[in-house]
Amino acid sequence: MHPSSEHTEWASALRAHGRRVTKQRLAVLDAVEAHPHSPADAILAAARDELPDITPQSVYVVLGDLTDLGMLRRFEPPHSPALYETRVGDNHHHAICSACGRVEDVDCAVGHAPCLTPSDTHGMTIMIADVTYVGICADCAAKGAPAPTA
Amino acid sequence: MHPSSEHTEWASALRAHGRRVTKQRLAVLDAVEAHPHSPADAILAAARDELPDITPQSVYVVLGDLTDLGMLRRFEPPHSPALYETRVGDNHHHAICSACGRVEDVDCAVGHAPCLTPSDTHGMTIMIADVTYVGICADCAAKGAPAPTA
DNA sequence: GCCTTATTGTGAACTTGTCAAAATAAGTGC
DNA sequence: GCACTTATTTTGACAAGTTCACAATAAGGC
Repeated sequence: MHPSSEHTEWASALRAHGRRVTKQRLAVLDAVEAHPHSPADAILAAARDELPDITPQSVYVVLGDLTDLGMLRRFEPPHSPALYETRVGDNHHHAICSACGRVEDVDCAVGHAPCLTPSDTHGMTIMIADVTYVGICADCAAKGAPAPTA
Repeated sequence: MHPSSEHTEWASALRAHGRRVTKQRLAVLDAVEAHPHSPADAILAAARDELPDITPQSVYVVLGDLTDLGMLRRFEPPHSPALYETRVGDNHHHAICSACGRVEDVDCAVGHAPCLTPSDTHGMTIMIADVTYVGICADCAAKGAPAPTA
């Protein structure tokens, strides 16, 4: 899974979605892969390691497009800019430390389609269940971090 | 449950939290109560029915403070400003129609503490589970609204 | 009623993200 | 390999939503 083979895989996926394979898209995909749960500005910084001249706007456009395509997943924690990751296709959830902001992936205990059967959806057809856990991570608890204001 | 009795209840709650009882706080609480799942600007408009001179900044300050106090609950759906409601204390979830944006409260099928036991929290102590369902409401489905892009 | 201090109002600024139009480059056919 | 077409990126401005510092006001205690 060295860079070039990842590039090959992503190039195929991009073509499969009818998209051209550009340095910018590959740089963004590499950046998100290397820094999961990162906001757009961190992805910009990471992408610039590979492609120094990429612009913020391109990162926004690429992230938005690839998210619509389903190649990236976006989630928006409270009081935080949107975060992106390459892990798509399962519907895992996220646990966020309210003290330090770290984010961990969480597989749902119920199986692969958690919480998609709430008691009463008022007639809605549910397509996505977005679950965010907020708590205190082990490191912050050890440092005596206070409970969040809620 | 006419306005004056609600005002009395809220006044008590505010005092219990060490807050002064102001027209602005009561107007915001009335507005949120009357318009659940509303963003700050809608709450401003509603609060002005009761207190025409209240300013946007006051609404933001009051909403933020009352949310920290636990008298209001805030949630932030994707691609939407923050929404507020007075229903707190249970951990109900929200279903959002991706076509028209309507929001419904959803009690979790599992009981009163849903999804608080994910499979692996990486050592985090979970305090809140924020669950958002996205789908198509019955009305929009009847009108033939398309499925969302993701 | 007066005083103290929390609260609100004023006005500006900031962050995140979006848009329109010009410049560039990926893919296609020759 | 070269030219062409059109997607993609860049440029630069802009917008929504929210927050901040500080002055003005008013709630609660005496």
